[in-house]
Parts: sequence; C-alpha cells; structure tokens
Amino acid sequence: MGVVTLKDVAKVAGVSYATVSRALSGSPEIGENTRKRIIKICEEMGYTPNSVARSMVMKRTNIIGLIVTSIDNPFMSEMIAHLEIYARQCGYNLMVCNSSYDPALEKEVFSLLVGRKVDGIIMIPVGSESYDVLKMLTVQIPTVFIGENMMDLPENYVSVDNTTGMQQATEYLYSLGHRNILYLGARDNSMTHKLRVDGYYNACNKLGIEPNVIRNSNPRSSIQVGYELAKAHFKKPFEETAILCAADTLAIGVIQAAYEKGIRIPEDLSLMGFDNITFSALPPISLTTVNQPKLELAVSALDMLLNRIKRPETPHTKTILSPSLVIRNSCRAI
Amino acid sequence: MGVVTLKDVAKVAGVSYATVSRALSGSPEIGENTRKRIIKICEEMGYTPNSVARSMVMKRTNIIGLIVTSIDNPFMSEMIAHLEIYARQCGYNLMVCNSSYDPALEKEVFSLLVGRKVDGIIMIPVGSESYDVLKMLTVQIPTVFIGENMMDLPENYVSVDNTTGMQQATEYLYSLGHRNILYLGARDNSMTHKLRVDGYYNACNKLGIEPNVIRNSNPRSSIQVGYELAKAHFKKPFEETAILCAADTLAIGVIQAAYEKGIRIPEDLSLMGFDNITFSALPPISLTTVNQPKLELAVSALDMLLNRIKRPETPHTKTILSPSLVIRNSCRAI
DNA sequence: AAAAAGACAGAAAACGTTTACGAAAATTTA
DNA sequence: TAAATTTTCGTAAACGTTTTCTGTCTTTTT
Repeated sequence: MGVVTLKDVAKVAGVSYATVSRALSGSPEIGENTRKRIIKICEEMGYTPNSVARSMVMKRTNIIGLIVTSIDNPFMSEMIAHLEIYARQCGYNLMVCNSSYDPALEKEVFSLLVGRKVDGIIMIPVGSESYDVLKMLTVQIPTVFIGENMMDLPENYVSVDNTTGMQQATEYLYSLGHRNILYLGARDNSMTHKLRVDGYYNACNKLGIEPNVIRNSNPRSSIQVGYELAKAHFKKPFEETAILCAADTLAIGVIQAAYEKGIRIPEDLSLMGFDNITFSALPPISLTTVNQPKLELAVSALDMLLNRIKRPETPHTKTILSPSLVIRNSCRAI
Repeated sequence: MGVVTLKDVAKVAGVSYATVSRALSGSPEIGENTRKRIIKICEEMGYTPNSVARSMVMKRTNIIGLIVTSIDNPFMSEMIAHLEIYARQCGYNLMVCNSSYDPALEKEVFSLLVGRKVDGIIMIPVGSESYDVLKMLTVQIPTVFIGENMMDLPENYVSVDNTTGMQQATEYLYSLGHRNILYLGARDNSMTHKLRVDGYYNACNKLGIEPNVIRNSNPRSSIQVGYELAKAHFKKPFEETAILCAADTLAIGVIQAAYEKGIRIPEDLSLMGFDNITFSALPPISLTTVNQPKLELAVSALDMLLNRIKRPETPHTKTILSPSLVIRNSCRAI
C-alpha cells in the first residue's frame, strides 16, 4: 500500500479532492465544519502533501540553491548554518552544493540547480575568472552573491567592506609600532582578495610604509596553504615584525610554520587574520583578526534573494556590511 | 517569454514531445539521426529538463535529505562535504537541515523532508531520547544514521567503534604512566556517548584504575561547554594527571580554561580528544586524539542508503568502522 | 414569498515530464 | 515480391496537486 494522497482522503471523506485541498490550504471558500472534519481525517490517515506535485502546479519549489567553494571551511559552514535556519523560518529549504574552487564545476552545479527549479541561488563564487559565465547564468534565475564584491557587474551581492577592514588592520599594526608589515596570501583571481590587499596598500600609502606582499597562487586559503607559504618564507631571514594574513585559516597555517621554526607569536612576530572564524580564538595564541558578520551576511543575502524572487524586475542591489577589529593576543606593541 | 519546455522544442523540431523526451533520455527506440537533430535544437533553444516534472512521474527526486545536529561543527561539516561530493557523483543532491540538537525540530524536519519526497534520509540523530519517534518515522522512508549506534533498534547505521576507540585512548594514557585519568563530557542521552564512556570504564576496569567522570548535561559538545566544564573543575585542586574528552571540541575548551588558569599542557596535564577534527592539530598544543574516518563514514552511509533505496525490502544493516589513535603532543609520559 | 446574494463544493484543466500502447514505415526474410 | 520483422515515432494516460469556472444550496433582502 502506497502513500496516502489527496484522492484517498477525498474518497474517505466523501468529497471531491478539490475540497480537501482547500481544507488544508486555509482557503476561505469552505465550511468550517467540513474543514475540521477533513483535517481530522487527514491526520488519521497520515496524509502529508506531496511537495513535488505542489511545486509542479505552483511553479515554485521553496528551495534555495546554495553554492559554496568548500562546505568544510569554518567561515562558510558558520554562514551555511545561519542561512539554513533563517531559510527554514522563511519556509525554504537549502540545497547545498560544493564548487570545490573549480569554475567549471561551479557552472555545472549552477545549471543543475536551475534544472531543479530552485526558486533562487545564493553563491560564494570561486573568483573573478568566472564572472563572465556567471553573468550569463544569472539571467536564468534570481541570484545573490555573498562575500565577493562583483564590482562592475550589476549583480546582487552582499559583502563586508574588505578594503576598509584590511586598512584598519594595517593601521592597527602601525599603531602598535610596526613599520615592516608583510601581507600574506594575496590572490589574483578574486575580487575579494584584490579589495583586501587594496586596503593594505591604501594604509601603507597613507602611513608612508613600504608594502610587502606574498601572493598565493592556490585558489584556496587553507591552513595548509598558509603553512606552506610561511614555511617557504621563513627559510631565509625576514625583516618584517608583523604578518597580516588574507584569512584566518592562512594565519593558523603561519602559526604552525612559526612554531616549527621556533618563532614565537607575538613575542618575535605579530600576526593578524581576517574572517574571525570560531577557531581563531584558541589559546595560547588567540588570533587578532577582522570580523565578518556572518549572521548579518546570511540574513541580508536571503532577504535580498527573497525580495528578488518576489519582484524579479527590481533593480540589482548591493549591501556592504562593516567589518570590525577583534583584538586578541597575537599582536604586540614594539 | 518563459522557460523552454519539451513541447516548445517538439514544435520547432516538428515531432511529438515524446520523441524529444526519448532523444534526451538515451532511449533506444529512436533514430540516430533524429536524435542528433533534436539534441542540437535543444542546445540551440537552451532547453533544460524540468526536474520537478520528471520527479512527478518517475516518483523519484534524486535528492537525499541530510539532518545534522549542527552544520558548523567541524566534524559534521567535513562529513557533509564528503557526502555532498560523493552524492553528486552518484547523481544525487543534498538537502541539508539543522536539528540544532532539538528532538522536536529533528522530528519536524524529518517529516518536512518526507513531504518533499526525498529519496532517502541520512541523519546524525540528536540522541537516544528520540529513538522512539525516529523508529516511527523511518518506516516512511529509507534512512541511515551516522555516528549514533542505534543498538537494539534494527535501523541502518554506520558508526565508528566508539567503545574500542575510547578504550584505546585510555590504555594509551595508561601506557604513558597515567593512573588518574579524568573523563570529561559524558552525556546521558546519547548512545554514542554512552559507548564512549563504556570504553573508558572497560579500560579502567581492566587496568585496575579508578574511573572519574564529569558529565555534560548540555546536548552539545562544543568548545564553550568544554571550557565551562573545565573552568568549574579547575576551581578546586584536582588529582588527575590526564583528561580524556568525549570530543575534540570539548578538549579545545579545556585548553582554553587550562590556559587561563596557568595550567600547562602537556607539562602539568595531559589531554586527549576524540574525532580528530581539522582544528585539533593546531600548535603549539596539537591534540592527541582518536580519529573518526569521516570520508569512509560518509561513503558507507551513502552506499548503504542507495542500496536500501534500490532494494527497500533488504534487511537492515550496520557498519562499524575502526577508529585509530592519532598521537600528537598533548600528552606526556610521567 | 419571490428574488437576489452569498456560501460552499464539484468538475476539469493545467503544470512538464515519462512511458505503455499502437500504428506506420523501413527493413529483412522467404 | 509478399510476408514477417524490426525500427521509429505519435497518442494518450499518468503522476498529485492548485485553481478557475460553474452550479447548487442557503441565507438574506425586499
């Protein structure tokens, strides 16, 4: 015996199945007594409406597609958690896909989600190299981007003010007396990273100190990458008194490399990150960093998307949230 | 102008829409030349099949529901990442839901996923208190559990051997000379945690040392909880030379509390965790722990589920994977 | 008491596919 | 070359809902 359907309860209730539908949807054109009777029968029979059939006729799935570069990155997973909870409160479910920092895969899962008829897509793009294809794809479906400032593109996005954040970080280190600050982890193919390093350059310019940047050719900003970058750097004697990392995960990698090398943080070297992930606050080295408001990013993104789903003709919007300095113990005054 | 549908391309191609469907589904009952012609037209028109309509008739969505207690727990998010990638390779997408350690919510999202007609559900249950309702629910849909040994329940699950893992951990500490080992974070309402502390008791019994357990009344095993538990414990002088935590996150909380109190790890106190999350390997305190094979857990769970979807009448199965000791630097010999 | 209005429920179309069935066309067989 | 196959494609039903349109039965109004 299969699943209970509308027709089944209609037969039992002795009404047409349109009536059952109305009883459950809260339609006003139905008698209060029959409604109660039908609802009771539904419960007794264990009827649950078939969302797929409903989506078919309503042309709406109440599913939001979510594309992230890597689920198991603390920054992302925190935001996914916020998104999932808020989305469910709004009556939506999340279909989560991993692009694994691969533009081709990113495009593939985007189309896959479009075929699945999700109502909208929230995505953390791989980087600026995929802007062109994304621009082609976003005409198919309401989309909002998180984290990556799409700049010249007219797309919807919500992001933290990366430039200001990094500028503040640099100025903070300067205020502690640091004049030789290394920026570690700049990436070429991401607008986010471009804006961050811009903030660093701005501050250097303004403060009259010499910028010094280690680029990251890898698309991911992982612990491993930070470790390798720092390890290579520490091989030769270094001049800087502080390292400013493009992400907390990179900074954690730097901590590892420094530890192996016997470099003490913050005694021998000050260190800063960006993102303020949960695991940046681990003693004894508790990372001074720049906070990204993850809950606000998630809520803004979903609000923006739902608004766009409701009114697709509305012009594209962007929201820039403010970062904030989180001072802990990985930097010292010199 | 709306989305391109089968009928649209059929009209353009001058064939019935059944023919178009056959051309795309790789059906053998269609001419090779017409197939090529139709596929070409589909591409030109930018046709993407409507998965919802397909699900309607095929009675299959190719969606797996995933219910976890908290997405932003490194152990979970690592496993989710593995699951998502493997599921997509198998032609499935993931609909992820957070139960937030709330049995009522767990039940709610389960029913929600059933209504969404997902093909199966993978879940990390909140704990043993929800076994009864889960047992009622799992008759509705193929389900497999991860991490929680359902014990007497005949349900499908895949889990690590928690008891053996904790026993090995205890024995390892014993082998380093520890005779007074505190177990921190036992929970009453989770079979997983019961089995872990059982492993500890077993070892104590076998080795002839006195067990000593701090229970955790909170359903979550978070950094915060570990911190609070340890902070309260460190208020009075303590006897133990080592603490064995029910989870890595708890251990990280212990590190925090110890640090604040000036207790050095491992010099003054040895510390072990369980799970081997990415962030357990952070210097200078790199946690000795018990590894859970996350990729294998994910793959086994999905294989088990897909098998059950294909053959629902198959008897329930369980898979117990082996844990392994990961020795780092948070324990010392005394 | 007749007419108008309103409340309620049924019939049927629609959503975009897949597929069983059947028919026509092409091919093979005798 | 006629018959028997096989290949190819069209027709139509089905999946489980929502919703428009219509009609009946009450209720209200005059």
